[in-house]
Order: sequence, then structure tokens, then C-alpha cells
Amino acid sequence: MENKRINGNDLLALGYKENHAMGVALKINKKRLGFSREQMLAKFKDVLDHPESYLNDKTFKPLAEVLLNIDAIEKETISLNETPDEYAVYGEDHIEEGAKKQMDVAMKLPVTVAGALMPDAHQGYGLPIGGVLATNNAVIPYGVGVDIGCRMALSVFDLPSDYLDTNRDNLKKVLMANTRFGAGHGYLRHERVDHAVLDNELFDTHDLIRSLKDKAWTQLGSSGGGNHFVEFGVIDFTEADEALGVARGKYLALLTHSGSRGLGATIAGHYTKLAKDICKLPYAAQNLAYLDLNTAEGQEYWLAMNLAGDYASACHEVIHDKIKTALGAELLAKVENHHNFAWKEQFEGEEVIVHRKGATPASKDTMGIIPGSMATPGFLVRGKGEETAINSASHGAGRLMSRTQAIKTLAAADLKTMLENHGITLLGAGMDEAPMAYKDIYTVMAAQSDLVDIVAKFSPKIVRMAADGSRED
DNA sequence: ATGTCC
Repeated sequence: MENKRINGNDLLALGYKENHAMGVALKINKKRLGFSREQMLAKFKDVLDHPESYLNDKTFKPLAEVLLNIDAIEKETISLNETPDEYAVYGEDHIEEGAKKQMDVAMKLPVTVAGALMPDAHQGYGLPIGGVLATNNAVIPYGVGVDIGCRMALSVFDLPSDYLDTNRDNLKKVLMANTRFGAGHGYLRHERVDHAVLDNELFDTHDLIRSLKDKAWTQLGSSGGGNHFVEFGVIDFTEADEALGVARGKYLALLTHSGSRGLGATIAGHYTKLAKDICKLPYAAQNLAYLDLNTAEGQEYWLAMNLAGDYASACHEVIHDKIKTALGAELLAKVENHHNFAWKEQFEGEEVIVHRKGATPASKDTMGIIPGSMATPGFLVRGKGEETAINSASHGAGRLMSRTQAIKTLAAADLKTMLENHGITLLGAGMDEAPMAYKDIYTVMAAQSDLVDIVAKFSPKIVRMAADGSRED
């Protein structure tokens, strides 16, 4: 393809190095200035060879300035350790190279204490998705992720699993009436509900968060797009679980996956930028910029992150409460867990900051939920407290295909057949969420048998996700 | 993930 987009490799071929100049060049390249690929490559080459000629050029001035000062800029950056510390990888055979490379960089940070890769790991911004990183008194906004506090919540109802067969139409209506999906979408003024999370003082004292209060209110109890879902299914306890108080049997259950919506995304964006301004790391590690928890900015992020986590939790609570009320059902058990967050935890006898970016907390006896996909089972698990994995497990099956690849290659007819074979009703979703785009959940669970015990299996039956293209009404 | 560019 002659007109493919210029990338880092093209710039390396021109003689650029993997440093901040490359970052600036790629940013300029994104602007699409009407030049052809060849013209743009020629420009980049000429700026590299004669930066002084571009100091008055509107477009290339920032690049020329960085190129002329590159030595001073690189000298100001925090040095990484020469070699990455060792870290455990679970299910290595099925983890893409890019995720390991990102983890290698994270393991060179001066604040890093330990790391681990979960079997659903894939490439993200900064820390890979499925990456766990313990640091010394520092928090990495991109180590938490953009969707701060993204989590799972499961309600097990005192209704038998065959309730699904006899009440499918009603359950569909309950799901449609009590959930809302899609980027930007929330509830109208008269539809809003209240929740104590909105009383958090940051909504009064923190300028940015104050400006987000109204949006947070409208989006309270909504679910977003992408892989977020609200679904009814059957949970199968092949034996009684005494700690949870559930007898052997199959029950109707509600499973939700969503995060902190626009509130968390805006907080993440704000503090990632702030961290990058404060913490100057080499280009390859830029997105791992961290905030020292002994600074005002670090403390502020910590409070804002916790608010976003509480808000994500409140969203699930609203959904589960509405649906429980609509069903008039009794709750047998409820489990929930964040999988995009940072915690203060003990690790090998010292206090560390554990970042889990798409990883389930799995310290000894901690309950968690690891979903499969819309047509494959998810699992209720109990942590085994494996310290090598920094007391963590995967947060799902993990992607096998990128969203664009899935949309391009997967057939809607195949998905339809698969859903029919499994007796699944699907409301919304695009091909990018098809089960074929995900790794095999059984393989992923087998790769982490040292990390969690399976308590029960959840099979989705009525699944609601954002409409195709993330638009929804 | 997010009304997808400050």
C-alpha cells in the first residue's frame, strides 16, 4: 500500500532515532497536511538534515527545535535501568510480543519493585493491558488505564436457572428498560437517580471534577461502549460455597462490566498529561510517566482515582438495584472487583503501589470475576494469593484480534450461528465483540490455575452491549 | 476506554 500512514519504522529508516524528536514528528504526521506520503517522508528527511532551515516553518518548527536541542532534552530525562528486572509471565505462548516489550520497559523504571503479565495480556498505552506493576510510592496514571475503576459486578438471585427459559421476553424488557449504553450517553434530568458518591467533596473543591459533576450525574447507572455489557445468565455452583453462602445449584445471575465513564476518562487524561509534564522519561517510556505520592499532584491523583473507582462502583450498584427491584428477586450473593486501578498493598514485607491494568485482584480468598465473551463462560474465582503474580489474575480471555481486524475478517452469519447454538439473545454489539475475536477462555483459565480457584461458572444468556459503532439511544 | 484534538 503506497499511501499507508508513516510510522516509527519509516522515521527510523530516514535516520531518526527512538527519542523525543520521533514523538514530535509522529504528532506532526497525524495532522495530515495534504502532503502525499512521499512528500511527507521527503520533508521529514529534510528537517532532520537541516533543522535550522525550519525554525520559521509553521508546521515543522517544533520538530526543528527539538532536533537542535535533542542532547539537552535527552539529558534532562530520568534514566531507566539498563536491563529490565525479571517478571513472571502466565500463558506466555499466547501473549503478543508488543505486550512483553512494554512490560520490559516498565521493568526498567527506577520506581519499579516487581511486575507480572497475566495470560490475557495485550498491548496498550504505557503498561500493557493485563499488566501488573508494583512501584515504590509512585503512581502511573497509564498504569491504571483510561477507564479508571473499570470493574465487574455479579448478583446471584434466588431464582432457578430455568426462570430464563420461561421469562426470556420479560428479562429482555427488564434489561432494555434499566440499562443505557454508548459513549456520551446518559440519563435525562427526570430519569436521574441519586447516589452518595455525588456528595464526595472533590465535586466542590477540585476545579476539574466540579466541572464534571453534572455529566457524572447524567451517566450514573449507564454502561459505556466497547466491551462493556449488562447480561443475564446462568451461574452453576457444582458444589456449595460456604464462605459465599450459596448452596449447590444453578441460579439466575446478573453480570455487569463497565467503568467510570466520562468522569474517569477525563481524570485519567488530565493526570496523564500532568504526569508527562512533571516526569520526563525517555521516549520509549513516556506513557509510563509517574507521580510521586509525596507530592501534591500525586495525592490529588490518588484521591481523584479513588473517586472514579467509587463512581464506577456506584454505576454498577444502580444497575443491579434497578434490575433486582424490577425482578422482585432476593439476592443470594454479590461479588464485585475493580480491574483497572492502583492499590496500596503489602508485597514481600513492604508497602508498594500495585497497578492492575486489566488484571483481577487475587490475594488469598479474595473473590473476583473473570468474564469470557458474549457467548463463552465467565468464572467466579477465589484468589490463591500467588506472590509471583503480585496477587493477581487475568481480567478476561484477552483479545486474539484487534477491533479493526475483527470487523474486517469475521462474518456476521458465523456469529449468528454461534449465538443460536448457545441459546444466547444478543442486544446490540458489533463484530469487534464477537467471541471469535477473543482467546479461548479455557486456555486462559488453565494458564492461571496457580493464581485462582474456580468457584462457579457463569454462562451468558441475554447480553446487552452498546449498539454497533458505539452509538445508542 | 472516551462525545474520539488543545
